[in-house]
Amino acid sequence: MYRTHTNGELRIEHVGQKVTLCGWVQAKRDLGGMYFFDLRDRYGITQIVLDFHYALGREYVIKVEGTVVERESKNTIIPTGEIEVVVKEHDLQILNESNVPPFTIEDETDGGEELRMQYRYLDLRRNPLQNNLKLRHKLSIEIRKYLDGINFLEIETPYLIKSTPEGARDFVVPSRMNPNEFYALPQSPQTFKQLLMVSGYDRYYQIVRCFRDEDLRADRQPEFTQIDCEMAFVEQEDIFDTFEGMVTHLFKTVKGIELTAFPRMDYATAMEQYGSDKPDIRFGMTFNYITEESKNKGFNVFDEAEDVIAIVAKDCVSYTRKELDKLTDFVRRPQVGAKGMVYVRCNEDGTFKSSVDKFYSQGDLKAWAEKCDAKAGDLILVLSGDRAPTQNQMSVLRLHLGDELGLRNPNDYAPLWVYDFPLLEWDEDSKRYHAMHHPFTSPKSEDLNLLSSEPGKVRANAYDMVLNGVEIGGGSIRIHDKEVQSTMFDHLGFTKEEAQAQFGFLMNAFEYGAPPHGGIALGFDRLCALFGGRETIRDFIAFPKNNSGRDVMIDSPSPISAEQLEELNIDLKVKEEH
RNA sequence: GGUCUGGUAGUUCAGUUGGUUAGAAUACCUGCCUGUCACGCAGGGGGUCGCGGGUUCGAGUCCCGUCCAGACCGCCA
Repeated sequence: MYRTHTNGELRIEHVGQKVTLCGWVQAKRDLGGMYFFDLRDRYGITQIVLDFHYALGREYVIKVEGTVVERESKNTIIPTGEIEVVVKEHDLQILNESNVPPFTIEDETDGGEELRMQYRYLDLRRNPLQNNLKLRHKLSIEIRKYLDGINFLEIETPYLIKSTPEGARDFVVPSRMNPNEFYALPQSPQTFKQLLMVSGYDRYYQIVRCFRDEDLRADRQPEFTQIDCEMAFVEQEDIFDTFEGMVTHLFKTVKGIELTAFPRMDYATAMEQYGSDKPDIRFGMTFNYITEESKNKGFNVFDEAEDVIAIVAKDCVSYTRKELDKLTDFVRRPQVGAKGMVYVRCNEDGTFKSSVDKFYSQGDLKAWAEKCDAKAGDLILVLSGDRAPTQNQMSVLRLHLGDELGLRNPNDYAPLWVYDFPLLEWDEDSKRYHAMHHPFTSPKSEDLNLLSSEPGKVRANAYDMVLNGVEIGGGSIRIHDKEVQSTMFDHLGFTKEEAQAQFGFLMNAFEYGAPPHGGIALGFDRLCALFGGRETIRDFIAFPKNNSGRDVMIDSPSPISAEQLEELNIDLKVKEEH
C-alpha cells in the first residue's frame, strides 16, 4: 500500500502515529538546519519537516513515512495546521521528478489563460479548478438522486445519428463502411427521447453530451452537456413542477439555499418589460413606454420612432455629463447599435434637466417622470426606434447599469419560468419561417386558427427556465399527432418528401400509439457555472476547447493521413499556397 | 463573416514625445540561515520585444499586412 492517509485528514488526535503519505511537493521552506515543505494531494496539504536537506523540486511526486507530531508553531488557516509529519532521511522516496511547471500551482496562479489551457493537466491540480469539478460531480449526483426518486430512467441514446437541416450546424462523421455517407453528432437527443415516449418509458433523462458546430463564446462550447428530460402524459404545469422541484433540490442540497416558488412570466411580458426572453429579475428598472408622451414636440427622432422606452436609475441624478457620455458611447457601440441616448435628470428641487430641453418643457418632462414613476433624485434614460431592436438595446443598457450599480449580486438567485414563446420566427436570409424552439413543438390550440393567416402570432407550448438573466433550460410540450406534425413541417417549408426523408421515422412512430408528451433540457455546464458564481463555463469542464474550437493541449482538430482519407473515400480540396 | 482588446525574461506585467546597454515582481540556480508556512538574507543566469514588410539617421514605440489569444456582434431549431 502506497499511503495510509491522504494529505487532508491528519489532525491533532493522530499525534504519535506512524503514517505514510504521498503527494506533490507544493512549497519548500529551507531554514538551514530544518527543512519544511508542503505535501499536496486533492484532499489537502500536510506539512512535512526534515532535519536534513533533500533536493526536492516543485511538483515532485514523493512518498514519505514518518511520525505525526504537534507543531511548535501552528497554522490556523489550514485544517491540518496543528500537526506535521517528521520524516527521517531514508524514509523519503522520490516517486517521480518534475520539470519546473510553467506557472505556479496555486489558487491565485500567475499563469495566463492560454498557458493554462496548454498545460490543462497542471491547471487541474489547482484548488479552484478541483472545486469546480467537485461541484459538477455533486450536482450530477443530486440530479440523479432527485430524478431516480421520482421514477425517471436514465437511458443512453446514440452519438452517431442522422444530419438534419433544421437548427444549428451539425458536426459530421464520415462512414467508412458506407462510402460517401455521413453520420451527424447529435445537437440533442430530441427525436430519440420522443421515440422513448412512444415506447412507454414515460420518464426519461440523460446527462448527455451534445454537439453544435457554431461559433463559441465564454458560455458556449462545441461539445457541451445537457440534462435532457422527457415525460409522457404531462402538461406544461407538470413539467414546471417537476423541474422547478429539481432545481430547488439542487440549491438546497448543494448550496443550502431554499428557493421559493418560481415566478412565471409570459414571453410577451418579458419582452415588453425587460426587452429580453431571459430577464434578470434580481432588480427592477423595468421598461416604461413614453411613446405617446413624447410625440409632436418637434423632436424628429422620437416622432418617427415606433417606441420610446425609458428606464429609471434610482438615485442617479448625480451622474455627471462625462458618465452619461460614457453610457451613450456604450449603447452606440456597434454590438449594441443604438443611435443615441436621451437622459433626464430629476433634480432634488423638482425641476428637470434633460438632453432634449430644446424640445420638451418642464411640464413634458414631468409627464414622462410620472409615467415612469421617477422621483426627485432619479435619472431617466431613454432609447427609441423600432420595437425589437430598441427593446434589445434597452435590455443591454439595463443589465449594464445593473452591473454598475451593484444590483446583480451573484449570491442572489432569482429563477423564473418564461412561457408562451412564439412558435415561429421569420428568417430574413431564407425568407421563410423557422421553428423558434424546434419543429416538434406543439402550437397552442387556441392559436391554431392563426397558423395560415398570421403564422408569426402563433404561440407555442414552449418555455424556458431562466436564472439571473441566463437561460438555463428550455423545453416544450411536443406534437404527438402525425397530422399536426405533418402540418408543422408544411409550414416550415418542407415538402412531403423532405419531411418523410428527414423525420419519417418519427411520424411513422406517431402512428403506433404516441402518448402526449413534453420535456425540457437544461444546460449542465451553465448550471455548474451559475452554482460556482462564474460566467465562463470553461473552468467547469475538465478539458474545454478555446475560442476557435481548438484543444490547444492535444492540438485538435488536426489533419489526418492520406491512408485514412483514402479509406473514407474523401478528396480534400487543397488551398493553393501563395 | 465582422468589431474591439492584447502579444516584451520561464511567468505576470511596466516601458513616457521614436533616442544610451529593454526594466520590475515572481519563478529558477548558488551560498547562508533550527519554527517556517507568500520564510528571510546575499549573489547569479535568463530577451528573435508574435511574425513579415515599410517610414526614419534611429522602431518595443509610428504605418501596412499576417498569425495567435480573449470578449462581443452575426450565428447558436
